[in-house]
Amino acid sequence: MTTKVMTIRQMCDAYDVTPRTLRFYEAKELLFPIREGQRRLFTGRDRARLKLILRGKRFGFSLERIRQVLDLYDTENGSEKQLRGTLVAYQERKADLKRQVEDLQQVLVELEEHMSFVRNALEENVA
Amino acid sequence: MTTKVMTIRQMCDAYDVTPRTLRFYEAKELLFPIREGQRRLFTGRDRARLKLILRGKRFGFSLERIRQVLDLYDTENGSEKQLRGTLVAYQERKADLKRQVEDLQQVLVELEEHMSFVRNALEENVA
DNA sequence: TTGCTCCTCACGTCACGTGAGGTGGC
DNA sequence: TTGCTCCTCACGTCACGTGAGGTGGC
Repeated sequence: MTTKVMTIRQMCDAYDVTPRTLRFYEAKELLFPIREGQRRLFTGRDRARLKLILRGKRFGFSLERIRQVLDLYDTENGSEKQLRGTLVAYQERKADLKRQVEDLQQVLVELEEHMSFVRNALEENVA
Repeated sequence: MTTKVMTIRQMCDAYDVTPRTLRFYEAKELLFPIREGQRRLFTGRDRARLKLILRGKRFGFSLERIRQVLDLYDTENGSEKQLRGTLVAYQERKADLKRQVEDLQQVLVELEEHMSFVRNALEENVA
């Protein structure tokens, strides 16, 4: 059972984020830590949500978009309509990412060409 | 010959950016349009630089980092020392780009996995 | 005069970073 | 008392977006 709560410091160490980030996510209603006086105590639910937040960010979604998806998870297996909407968003992001990979590989090619050019210039200078 | 200058509107149409963006890049010393009174006139050099800026942005580089690379392109055919410095900078950039490609491909894998998960949830709902 | 494009402030946005100044329990 | 961790403002940063208010030439 991982039902124990965690302090903000434990959360930071476990998920490699700053305290500011966790407080910010709470302010944006992405996380809902228990309050013990002033102190925050993060539950297993907060941990599960944080994982999804961090993954969403890696996918390039805005926090607002992520919040919508989280709310969707909350209403427990959301309606088919909602799930299909999620899939559509993922499809679009996937296309973006693929295009980005292709662009990067193209730049790598150009960079190689440029390096050859500079190397040639160097050899002619030396000659 | 593409030596003709362009107005800010022509630049926006040609490169799909806003006037604000072009003015911002001038303020940050990434572009150097000629001033005709108040008006800006963008040269071929500005166009070449803008293309490089937009490409750099697609790869997630900061404008400051992009400015450094642009300055590097400018001093490109300089002394041997400068050329060797350029090569070193390119090597580093190449390593960065390769790592970025790998990161993106990893994100793509995660995205695929998550999509499968959502698809399964959909099928179970339907069943 | 109207309409169009250009301009300069200057505040707003997003996702936090970064002090300043203060609290609670060992 | 010192040291540690936590806290709440609140301004700063990055890359622009978005009006507000004004200009110049057809």
